[in-house]
Amino acid sequence: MVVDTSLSEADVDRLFHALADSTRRDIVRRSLSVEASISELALAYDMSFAAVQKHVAVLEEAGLVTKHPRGRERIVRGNAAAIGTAKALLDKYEEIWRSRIDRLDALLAQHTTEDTSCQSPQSRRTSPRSR
Amino acid sequence: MVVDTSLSEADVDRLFHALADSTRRDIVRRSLSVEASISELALAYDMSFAAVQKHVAVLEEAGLVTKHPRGRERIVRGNAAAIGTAKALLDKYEEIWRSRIDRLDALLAQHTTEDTSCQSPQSRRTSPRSR
DNA sequence: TGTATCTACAACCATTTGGTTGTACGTTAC
DNA sequence: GTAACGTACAACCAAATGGTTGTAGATACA
Repeated sequence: MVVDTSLSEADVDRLFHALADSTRRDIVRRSLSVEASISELALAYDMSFAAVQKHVAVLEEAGLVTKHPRGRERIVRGNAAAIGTAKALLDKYEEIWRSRIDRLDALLAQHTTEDTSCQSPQSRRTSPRSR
Repeated sequence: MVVDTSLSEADVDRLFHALADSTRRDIVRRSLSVEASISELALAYDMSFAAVQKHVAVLEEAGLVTKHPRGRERIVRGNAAAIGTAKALLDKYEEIWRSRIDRLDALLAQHTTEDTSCQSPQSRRTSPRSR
């Protein structure tokens, strides 16, 4: 699944920062499962309503949650797409790692070739994955 | 791929917090690609050596990077496993989202059944995925 | 209408964060 | 041996973070 990752560095900062708090992660979990008002969410935590309200605001800024007015309430709904975005970002890092391994393998293959026979420019195309 | 996610909430805090800074993310990228000493890394950023040193320490605490002494240098190496751990955590959130959709589908199917015929306790087992 | 509920937001406070400079210490190189 | 290099770490500072209380505006309900 390709996710359009047109995020500024500041956006990514906000995304991971929002995830870097256990209360906020729990709010994400809950609101991904069952949408709830802020006051309903606040009942679950040992802190003031205003504190929970701030956490929801941080999550909303990061795109991990959306708020929808319903009467006097604000219904909080988790946004799975933002989770996908975060995963896509991490995929890029794993890709960097994998290409590094490939480069190392290619280098190793080249050296091995140089040791056994001599310069044969076509080295192994499919480098075996190492550890 | 199943990743053993035996992390405390504080560990997860550290992991995502470490990722919530563009300088640190860049250090992760670099060190996943090419291992480098701290002073080599420091050349790339418009801040003091000590500041980069602190960023590396934060990354090391989070497990995103390891340090290895080589002479007077400390070689920084990115840890792809930690990236995988973070992705596995996010997968759990997506799983919550998916099971919520399944529940909604099941509920909808049940209501539809009740509307068309009358009480038939065995509702559809395989709920169709919606949107 | 009046009251209770839900939310928004400001002001405040303690702690953490992200940066700095300075000093000390082990290692490398001349 | 001495000078230069790479690192560790402490002390300091401004800004951000995570919490609080208090006040005020909408909305629901008796």
